[in-house]
Amino acid sequence: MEAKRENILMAAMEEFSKYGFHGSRIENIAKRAGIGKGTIYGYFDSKKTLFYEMIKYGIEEYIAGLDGLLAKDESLEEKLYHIYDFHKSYLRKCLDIRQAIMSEKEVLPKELMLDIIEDFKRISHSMERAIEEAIKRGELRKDLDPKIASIIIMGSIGQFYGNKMCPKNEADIEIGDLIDTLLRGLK
Amino acid sequence: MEAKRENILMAAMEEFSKYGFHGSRIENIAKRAGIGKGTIYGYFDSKKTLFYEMIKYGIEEYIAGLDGLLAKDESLEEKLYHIYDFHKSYLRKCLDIRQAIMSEKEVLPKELMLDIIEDFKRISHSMERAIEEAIKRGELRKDLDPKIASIIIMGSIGQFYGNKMCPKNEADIEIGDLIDTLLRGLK
Amino acid sequence: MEAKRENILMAAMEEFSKYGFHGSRIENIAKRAGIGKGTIYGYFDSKKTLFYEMIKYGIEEYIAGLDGLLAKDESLEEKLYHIYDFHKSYLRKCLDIRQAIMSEKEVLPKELMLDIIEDFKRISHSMERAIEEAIKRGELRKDLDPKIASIIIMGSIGQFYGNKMCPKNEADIEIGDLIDTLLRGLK
Amino acid sequence: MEAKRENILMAAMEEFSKYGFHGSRIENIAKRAGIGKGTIYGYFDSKKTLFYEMIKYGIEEYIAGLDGLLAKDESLEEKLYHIYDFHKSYLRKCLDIRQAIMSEKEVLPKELMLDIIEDFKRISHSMERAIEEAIKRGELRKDLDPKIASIIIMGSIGQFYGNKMCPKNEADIEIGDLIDTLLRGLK
DNA sequence: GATGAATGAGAGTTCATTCAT
DNA sequence: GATGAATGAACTCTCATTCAT
Repeated sequence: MEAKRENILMAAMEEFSKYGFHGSRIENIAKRAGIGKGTIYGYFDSKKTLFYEMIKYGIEEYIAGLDGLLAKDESLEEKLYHIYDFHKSYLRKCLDIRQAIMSEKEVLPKELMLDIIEDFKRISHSMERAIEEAIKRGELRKDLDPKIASIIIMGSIGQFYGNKMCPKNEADIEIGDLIDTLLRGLK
Repeated sequence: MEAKRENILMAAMEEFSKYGFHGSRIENIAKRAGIGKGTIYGYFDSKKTLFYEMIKYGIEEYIAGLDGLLAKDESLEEKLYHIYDFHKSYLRKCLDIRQAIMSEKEVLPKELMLDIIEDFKRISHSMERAIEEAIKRGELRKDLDPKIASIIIMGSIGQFYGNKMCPKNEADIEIGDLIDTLLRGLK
Repeated sequence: MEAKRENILMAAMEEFSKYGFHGSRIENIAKRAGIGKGTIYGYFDSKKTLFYEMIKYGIEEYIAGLDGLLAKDESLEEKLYHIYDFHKSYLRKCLDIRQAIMSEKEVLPKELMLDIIEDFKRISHSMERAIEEAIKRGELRKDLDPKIASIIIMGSIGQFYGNKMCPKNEADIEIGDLIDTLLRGLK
Repeated sequence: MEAKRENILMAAMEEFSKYGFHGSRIENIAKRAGIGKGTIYGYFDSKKTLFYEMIKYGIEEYIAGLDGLLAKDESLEEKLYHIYDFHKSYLRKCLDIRQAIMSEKEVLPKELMLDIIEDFKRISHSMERAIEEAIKRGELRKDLDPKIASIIIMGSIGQFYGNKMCPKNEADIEIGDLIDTLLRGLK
């Protein structure tokens, strides 16, 4: 059944994003999924396979969500608000798949790595296309490089929410002010 | 001897930042350090202890380097150039200690975690003070919030270099252009 | 299953009583029990835990056997014959749990130690009560101190069979003569 | 120097009789002896060798002490008093070498084992000869078997003091009464 | 001759994986 | 198909032994 597969993938996402690949235990994932340890092997060949598929699953979920937001008929400023929110709720669920990927690079086979890079590029491209449209609509200045803008936007998202270790730290910063500063620049 | 301790810490930094806590092997760290497995236990009580001390060591190194750059008598723009460079060389050496910390949060004891948060705050504060001075000197606009500016700068650094998975990806972007966009804004 | 736990305890008793705590190897215990090394950890938390439980198990077995013999409706002289025999067969199986306990005192936690002392007292008391009854029945002299008698009896048992190092040594001594001497005294 | 050798043997006796062969650490023995770890290897080839020589040393000390007591011109009853005292002080110093031997039998090579058995026989013989003389002097009854008497005496000593785990246990028993019971018998 | 830093074989323990039920 | 008891490879850590000082 497909539902059970997804159930396991969700459980894996929680566990892996919390403890990393080597720190996670198949038994715990099974417990999170409410099934027996051995059952997982009926759906996935090995711990590694499960890790790969969980990453693909997580990224696809993220891309789908992001594309949905970018496709809306809103100004870029409004979209950014929603993207920040979306990112936050995503972190809440699985901390950060990027962490899992980055810190376990050595576990991933080259082939999958290329897949993932392709996925990240898709995210970047979605964002870049949204920026291009915003330029055309006159929301952003004409001589802006969409790639650079994308880096700054995605980077500030990560920095803003990534420091989840010290939650109180940035509590007094409004997302609106952050977006405003991005748009107006530092100078 | 202190030099031998540092030698082990360097080796640990390489290994841990590559494989994470659970994925690293004491024996490999020993090999990197060119010593026997047991010798490590003459300098550190356990794998965990070594991990903690390596993190403290790595952060202190990073802070020292960053503070050195920020203290120079240069414009913020020039400083940012150097900081980007510094960050790049740092990544090259140990990939990213933040990765190690973030992805192994569960391994770290609360006390050390608070230490580390304090260290990260120190980094933020250093950056914020540099921004404040730049505002005073008229390099940045008067109504800029230093905290927000710091987030955007640090975030874009991480995003720009962090994606080391796909090195070719951003090859055609100049740091200068990135900094320029940060300063001028997207709008 | 409980049978499997007992199987492991028996194997542990053989190994521990032969090599002591530190000299015993979990892998050997597993081999004696005809199971895999890891299986033991499904039934016992650690080598120490296994050691503790094996001691409790062994003592309880010994007490049960001794009490059974003492409860029989026989003269003390007959009982002593049977006790000597019982002790011998016990030694044959596990050499001597007392050895394991005595020689690894430092391994045992205080709490368990008190438990064990209590068990040994129970053994002494059983013996003393049997002696008291023998006094009442007129088998032993009225002014005999049961505690002292118990020490002499238990001590001669240990001395007689404990010297298992040199089996031929005492081969020419009959248990009957030993018991007779105990009863009649040296003078 | 011979004094240093003896110093190490004494330290080894304390450590080995407390922790057994496998539980003892060369480093601790060195600390007890107030010397460096490596120094021990200037006097003994290995841990095992040290163990063997410590046992020989301890037994010889015991035999010498016992023979001294038995050679005195006293009644057997008086001698027994002194032997019990001697045994007690011996236990205080090194707990019990017999424990160390018994519980680490597997560590000892056959050749040494035969040596030790010979030593124990010498102890028994000394005791037996003392008993024979007592018989001749009319202190003990003529039809007494010295071997059996020796077992009972040595056994009650071990039982009386061996239970050092529960020191209060036998506190209310006088050695005099024990010896008296040995002499007069239980009946 | 004395030392203790360094070594690595070998111990206890964990956990991905299998398979009888 | 689902399970979890059993397994053993591979890990961390200890400690007898060596050897440069």
